[in-house]
Amino acid sequence: MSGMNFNEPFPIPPAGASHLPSLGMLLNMVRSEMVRAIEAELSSQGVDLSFTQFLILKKAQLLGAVSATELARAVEIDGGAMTRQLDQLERKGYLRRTPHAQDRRALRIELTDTGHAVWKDTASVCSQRVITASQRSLSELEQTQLHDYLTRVLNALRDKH
Amino acid sequence: MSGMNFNEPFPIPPAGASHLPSLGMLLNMVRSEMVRAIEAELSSQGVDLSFTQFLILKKAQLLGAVSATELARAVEIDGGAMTRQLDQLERKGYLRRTPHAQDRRALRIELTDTGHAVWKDTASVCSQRVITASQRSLSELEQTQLHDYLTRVLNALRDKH
DNA sequence: GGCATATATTTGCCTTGACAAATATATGCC
DNA sequence: GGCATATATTTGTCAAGGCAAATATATGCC
Repeated sequence: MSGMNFNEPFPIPPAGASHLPSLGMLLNMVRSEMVRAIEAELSSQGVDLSFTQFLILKKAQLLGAVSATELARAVEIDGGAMTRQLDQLERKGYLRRTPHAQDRRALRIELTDTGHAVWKDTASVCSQRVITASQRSLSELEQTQLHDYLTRVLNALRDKH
Repeated sequence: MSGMNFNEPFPIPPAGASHLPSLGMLLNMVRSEMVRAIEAELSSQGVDLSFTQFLILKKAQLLGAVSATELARAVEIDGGAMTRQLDQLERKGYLRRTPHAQDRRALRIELTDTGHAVWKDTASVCSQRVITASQRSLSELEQTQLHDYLTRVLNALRDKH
């Protein structure tokens, strides 16, 4: 039952199998291309930020001053990973850790002026450019639908647990 | 110009900011939920496979006997990563490395009978269940559109290099 | 106040994937 | 044949994220 067919070393794959990537595979591919593209765009503008660091800046800018934990939740990475990313972002001068006034366990994470400027002048523009380019073959309606469908898929995956 | 507003430790985020996740973030989230869900489903069926290993089995089953490099391309991981995943899958008894008859550099990767059985009886069913569940709130048409839109986004990202 | 429990941050350990170097072999050209 | 170049696999190194343990602090209940 196992290995017949020794005459062809690499048999032609089951003809007709149309090889449409599955949804999981497709998400994998689109995500990694988008990450690559955004990092490349940032780097081409002289901004040294990984995709994760880009997200952290984005959320920090959006949420104002927050704790590391809130930021970790917003970016959906682990608390430990956040600590290390904050180390780097602090070293790069994009943000600052301040003790929280009421809770001495917690931090107050804030963008520096440099951080705000990099976000506003470069990072947000880069990501917008990539996202726009990636959707250039979709109509307005289709872009909305894509967003909507992905959100519904996400909800389905999270409910069903 | 930097840090006014010391009275609120965690200022309310810019009200009205609707917080719609960006496409990049959304892809991140959907992908990681789907990976998590498929791994959980596999594990609940007693199958010890990471998502990557699941993809490798899937492609190996689909393509028949292939070289490690072809498999790496199909799954979109690095050749080095593939070597290590093959080590594990071989240890688990799901596949076999055989020397290629015509090319002594290359391998011929083949599923074992166990590998075929696990794929057919369990793994393919698990992933199908998750993918179906994740799309349960989408109509047939919407599922097709989602696939189509993602494919077009992928092409846009890859062309525009 | 004192104590059990919960939370915030940090650190160590582990696995994974990317990238580069090493090795073996193939291929095309002279 | 001999050599330059390309390809397949493996291995080492590195950065990243998940998880668990350690530490400090907060909170609720007695």
